[in-house]
Amino acid sequence: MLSLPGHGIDLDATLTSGQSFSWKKVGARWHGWIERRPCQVWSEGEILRASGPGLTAAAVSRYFGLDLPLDEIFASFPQDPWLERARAFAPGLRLLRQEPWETLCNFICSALKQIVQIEQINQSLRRAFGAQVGANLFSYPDPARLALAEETELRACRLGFRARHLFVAARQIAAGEISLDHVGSLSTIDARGELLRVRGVGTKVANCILLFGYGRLDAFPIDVWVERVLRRLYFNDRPRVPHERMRLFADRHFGPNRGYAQQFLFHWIRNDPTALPPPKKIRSRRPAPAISR
DNA sequence: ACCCAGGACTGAT
DNA sequence: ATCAGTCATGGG
Repeated sequence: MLSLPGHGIDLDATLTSGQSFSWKKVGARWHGWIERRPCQVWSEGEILRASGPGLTAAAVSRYFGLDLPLDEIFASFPQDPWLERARAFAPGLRLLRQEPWETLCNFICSALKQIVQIEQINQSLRRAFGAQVGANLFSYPDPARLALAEETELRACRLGFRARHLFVAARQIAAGEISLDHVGSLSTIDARGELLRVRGVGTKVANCILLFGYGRLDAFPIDVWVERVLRRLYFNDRPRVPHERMRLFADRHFGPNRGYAQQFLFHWIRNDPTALPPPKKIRSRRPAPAISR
């Protein structure tokens, strides 16, 4: 069993915040995967415990970002009452550094899917194409294995229209057309450009892969939730604010670690029912005043 | 029945 | 370069 300083990490918030899709809570422990090894993690006070065959403290530390200078990162945030409220809602929320390949697949599968469904797809892909390494325990299929899958097999995993995207993407990666290792050596801008060459990867998904897979804290994914909170809180609830406009604002306002700020905002608005104030302009649908005749 | 979900791709302007 | 239409599927 491994023991590490937890630095205030909140596993529940972290592992349910839409970054990872293969962790399950069993009793007080989380069962999942780190560097392709099955493992369990749990908190005991300020200590983070982990156990699993071949698991190293370095791997756990890297996965949960325990080596990051959190004080510096948070100090780089702007004075912003909304962001401070989001951080106060889940102070122990942390960004993960996951394996790029599975992160790539998960977010290709994430298009117009709810988090629970992405988890189901992840599990289906493991069962259908992964290697069984224990009772009800299947590793995530590597690119070579997934590239052998037929599109109909993928559709059986309830991928819907994402089946073709994953089908092509797996072949692109397996063929070496795009190297995920190489992506990691590039600047964030260039890395994003490479990821965008992968089928099924647009701007939002590329930014998720950069943030949750490569630890690029300057990547700022804008999904429907982040769009909603930005528009409501920073754009005066104006309808149809272009994403590019929001991105420019986020770059300037949230600073170099904006991706971390994004995750606090995302988790906050999805889980705190009192997070967003009611719409400014309440479309008054009061019953028309009774007409006395 | 209707609307939404951590969007991307395509073809028409 | 922008922009609507379209793409499956499940949950509320």
